[in-house]
Amino acid sequence: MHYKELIKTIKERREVLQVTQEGLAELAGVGLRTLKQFESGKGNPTLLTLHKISDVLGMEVCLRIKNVTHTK
Amino acid sequence: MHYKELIKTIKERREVLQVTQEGLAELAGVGLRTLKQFESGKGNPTLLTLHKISDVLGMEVCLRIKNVTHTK
DNA sequence: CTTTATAGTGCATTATAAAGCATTATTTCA
DNA sequence: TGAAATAATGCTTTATAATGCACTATAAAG
Repeated sequence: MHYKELIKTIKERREVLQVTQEGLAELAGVGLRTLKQFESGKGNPTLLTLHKISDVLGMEVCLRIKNVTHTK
Repeated sequence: MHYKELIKTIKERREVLQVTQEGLAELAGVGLRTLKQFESGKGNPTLLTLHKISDVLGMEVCLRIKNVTHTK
């Protein structure tokens, strides 16, 4: 999952759950500015920040073996 | 995946691939100190750092819906 | 044991994430 | 339309991640 995809996932999930950035930031216990920074593709959140945000959205950070099959 | 699990995953993967911290740090383009910090459970890496490390190990960071089934 | 390779830690510096506040841009909807 | 809600951005401060270097600890091999 590339950075952009992570962002997209979070953003979509937040929207599906009908939560505003403000709401999510509050629930997750991260600064609103930090969340905005992240969702707008700027910045480079720490694992902890990403975890807190994901957690509230019912998601979790994980590591997966990369699929390296280059099926054209 | 909790923080400890992420660490364990990375560490195990590195060992399976027979790479030293020094080798991995170099390949991933992160400071040796940073990798050590991470693997020894201290610190809170940025997404970029985690990505660089995972990448070299053939893994990727992803977000997954949490399994919230509390089957006792 | 002693040597050698690898991993962990203390200390210091630099870069940057986290955060708040004020402001502007954009979207939404009555 | 235009008002209200939501999102984005500039500026600034504070906390801390990233880093290097030197040193210690541990493990593996002779």
